[in-house]
Amino acid sequence: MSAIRLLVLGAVRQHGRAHGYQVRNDLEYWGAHEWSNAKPGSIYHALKQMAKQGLLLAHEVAPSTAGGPPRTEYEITERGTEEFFTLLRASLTSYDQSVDVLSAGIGFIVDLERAEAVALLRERVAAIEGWRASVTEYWTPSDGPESIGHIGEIMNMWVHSADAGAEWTRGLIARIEAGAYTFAGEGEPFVGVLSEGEENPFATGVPDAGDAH
Amino acid sequence: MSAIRLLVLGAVRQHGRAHGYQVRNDLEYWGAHEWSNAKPGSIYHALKQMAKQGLLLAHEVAPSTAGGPPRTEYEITERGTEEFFTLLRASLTSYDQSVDVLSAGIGFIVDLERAEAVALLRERVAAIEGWRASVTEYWTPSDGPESIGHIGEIMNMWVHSADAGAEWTRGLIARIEAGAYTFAGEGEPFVGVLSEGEENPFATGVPDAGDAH
DNA sequence: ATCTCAGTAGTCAAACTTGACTAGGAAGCG
DNA sequence: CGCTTCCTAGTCAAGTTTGACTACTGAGAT
Repeated sequence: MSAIRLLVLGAVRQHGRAHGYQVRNDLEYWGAHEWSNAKPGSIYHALKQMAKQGLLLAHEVAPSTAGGPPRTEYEITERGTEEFFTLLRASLTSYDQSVDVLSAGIGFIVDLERAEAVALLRERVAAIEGWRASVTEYWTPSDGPESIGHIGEIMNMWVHSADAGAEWTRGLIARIEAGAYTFAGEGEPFVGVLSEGEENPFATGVPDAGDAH
Repeated sequence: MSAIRLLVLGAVRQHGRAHGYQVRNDLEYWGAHEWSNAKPGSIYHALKQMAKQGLLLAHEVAPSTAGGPPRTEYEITERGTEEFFTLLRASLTSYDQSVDVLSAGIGFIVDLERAEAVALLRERVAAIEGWRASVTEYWTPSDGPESIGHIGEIMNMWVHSADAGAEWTRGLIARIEAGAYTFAGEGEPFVGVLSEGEENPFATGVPDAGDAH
């Protein structure tokens, strides 16, 4: 699963109604162009594709107020909202070591209720532990660890990062249970998008150390 | 950068001459179908593409000895070998949080000399530390941490996993400096491919916990 | 003798991603 | 006023990835 659909659905959903450039700006505001494949082409492609699949509703709209070509506005449908929550839940529970999907999931976690968020994260911890158990058992060579040589270092790295991921997840669960953040149904939600015309304080990105994912 | 080119180049290189199915089997032997996008289509595509680019030399070959369509054998060229080492060095030094590229790099690390491997890994640690410093400085909001709400958890996760990655890398450096494994120019190299006809002891994969990357 | 099944080797269309490109308006400037 | 430059909004071709599909052989079962 790539993070782009979750990101785009979430952005449109928070706006109620949004055109491509607005989504693009939100994703940049969230820094998503740094840690996911949120390039213009991918965003517009995802919008069109999801409109074709009935997850979004496309409205043809008059030429922009601020120059440039005419723009299309999108609205999320019932089925799109379902898909959003399906993707969101999957992003939080499944352990697939791709940081971008998890990052997107965390970004939208407050769209869930607190109890469910905690439950999903516990499921995540369980998934990591299960994965760890199976991988360490499977990759313990019967004829001694030397037999796989440096290849064992690959498994070692996976296990190391799985452990770190589990530990971080446990910390997050603890913070949420201690009352941090405002979740769905708990009053004024956290505002995570730019309103029309608001300037983006994070316009120039985090400096890259190496190639982006 | 995707891991597929590095994997395919490395596989062909270790065989001297290999056809697509052989490469495919090697990658399965290495478990690469679990942690990278090493699907048949991608492998054959990479072979053709790299042949077109002069990194591999394609030989048309008579029908297979064991059923199936005729097969094409590939040989690595001078330029392909250069590309292999370029990709290998990049995979070990750049911090781009995609596990598949690093995994592939570790798989081929013994194709380098010991001193260079250590130097590259040290560079990796430095890259991680630099990234960490810039990201923590950049994402410390001037108007207090509450202002970014749960979004701060995303950065927290990155930093957490960067730290784990740096720690693991330091451990690997220590093991290599202590004399572990056999590197280039140190005698009998580790055999990491299946010979023709040898059966694959890891034919059925590690059980997945969640969607693969 | 023929039928099925597993293994071999690879192709293909559809979907997705990438990075460069277009084209028009607004804003600054000498 | 004419010129350049930036911002807005999006398109496009080329490349890559995916997952399902084809076609062929040999071994064992009926």
